[in-house]
Amino acid sequence: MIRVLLADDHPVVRQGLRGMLEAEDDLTVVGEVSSGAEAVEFVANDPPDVVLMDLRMPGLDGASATARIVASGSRSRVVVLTTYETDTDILRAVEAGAAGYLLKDSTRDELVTAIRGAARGETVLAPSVVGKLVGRVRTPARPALSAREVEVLRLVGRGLSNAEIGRELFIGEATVKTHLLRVFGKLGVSDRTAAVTTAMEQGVL
Amino acid sequence: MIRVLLADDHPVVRQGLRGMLEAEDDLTVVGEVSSGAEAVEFVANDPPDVVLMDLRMPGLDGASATARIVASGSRSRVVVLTTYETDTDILRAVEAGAAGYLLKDSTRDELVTAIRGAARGETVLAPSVVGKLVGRVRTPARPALSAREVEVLRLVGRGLSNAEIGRELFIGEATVKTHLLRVFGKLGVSDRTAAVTTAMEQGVL
DNA sequence: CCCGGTGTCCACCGATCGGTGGACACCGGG
DNA sequence: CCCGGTGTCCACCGATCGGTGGACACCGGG
Repeated sequence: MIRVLLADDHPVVRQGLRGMLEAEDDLTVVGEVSSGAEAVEFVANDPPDVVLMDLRMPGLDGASATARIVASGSRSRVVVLTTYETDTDILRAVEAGAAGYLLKDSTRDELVTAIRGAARGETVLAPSVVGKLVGRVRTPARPALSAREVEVLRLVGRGLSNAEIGRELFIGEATVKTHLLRVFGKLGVSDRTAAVTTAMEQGVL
Repeated sequence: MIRVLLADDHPVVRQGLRGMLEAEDDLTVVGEVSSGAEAVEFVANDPPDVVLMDLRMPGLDGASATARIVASGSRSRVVVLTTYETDTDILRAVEAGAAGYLLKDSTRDELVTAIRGAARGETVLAPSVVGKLVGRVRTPARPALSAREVEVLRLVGRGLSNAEIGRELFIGEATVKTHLLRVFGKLGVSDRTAAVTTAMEQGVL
């Protein structure tokens, strides 16, 4: 019997998951929690075989909870089940050690199959998620912006001039200019507005 | 007996809703659809008392579907049940004629109570939604940007100079400057980057 | 008829930006 | 020890921006 913990802050979703899973002979829901912290605590006390984990939850989010569960050496496998499909979400969950990543538009069969696979030690991903990971590996990563560069850019986004940014950060205007020129190079733009919008598109801002 | 139609593209959510509602003696789920178009068609053929409508669905979204149902003169009442809580979502749904707006973190009791209220002809809103609407009414609306102003601003967001924008739109650079100055005034900024980020925050871009 | 909004355009000019071509110190990894 | 990345800074100068203070035509609502 595969024991499953449900971690989602929406009662409707937990209700739906319970209904789908308990229709199967070999699956049983052993608990429901509504935050990442509760999930970590539950796993520590009574490890299930699989945790169905949402990502966006109050307090400790699903990716952080996943990281903690994996880091604890627990035998519980985490399958992320979420609405979101952004690169950031997927990468954070995978980096955190999730054994699976499904979307909430999955059918009952897909869900059940994924849980069984995860319990066996397999890694299970929604097809669209596989595509994103592959695309990510193929695209050479741009050099990341440093913390200071992000800080400067954030202030550019608020409409401050280079001199104003310098005063705000207690650095010279020339230093601000240097940071911006490096940001332009890293983002492949030549204008501060495009730097800001590109950074927003890439999730940097 | 209150007859309820479920409109949500996530099987998990429909499963959960069905489970919650059918535990009540006076509620029955008469159908499940996964798109706005299907919801409109169902209501036209077999009007339920209440439609529980998600917003983000493939094809025709929930707000548009709500508008069509209301415009058709149907006696069905639409209660939006969604994860999202942005001003845009709420306003679109309310403007579309929704009789209610709940969030998916609502409890079973809140949900059931809302459906009963909607069936009686009441308008039911989540407390946080009420707060947003009140805040919206109090804040004097900024003058909207004209289509041309938005067009110019979108190009600014891509990093084009005023001259380049003029060439792109087949207008003079001076005209571009005039549009931008008016945009600055309407958005309360004095710099093109801030104009773009403010417009993005307000959902204009 | 009047008026506000919109889209179009102009000249002037101070302020700011961005590109070029430099520089130094520190730090961590190889 | 070497090197790349990072954070700091400079001067110069052409290009661009933004503010000011104008202008005209069209359109739709009151």
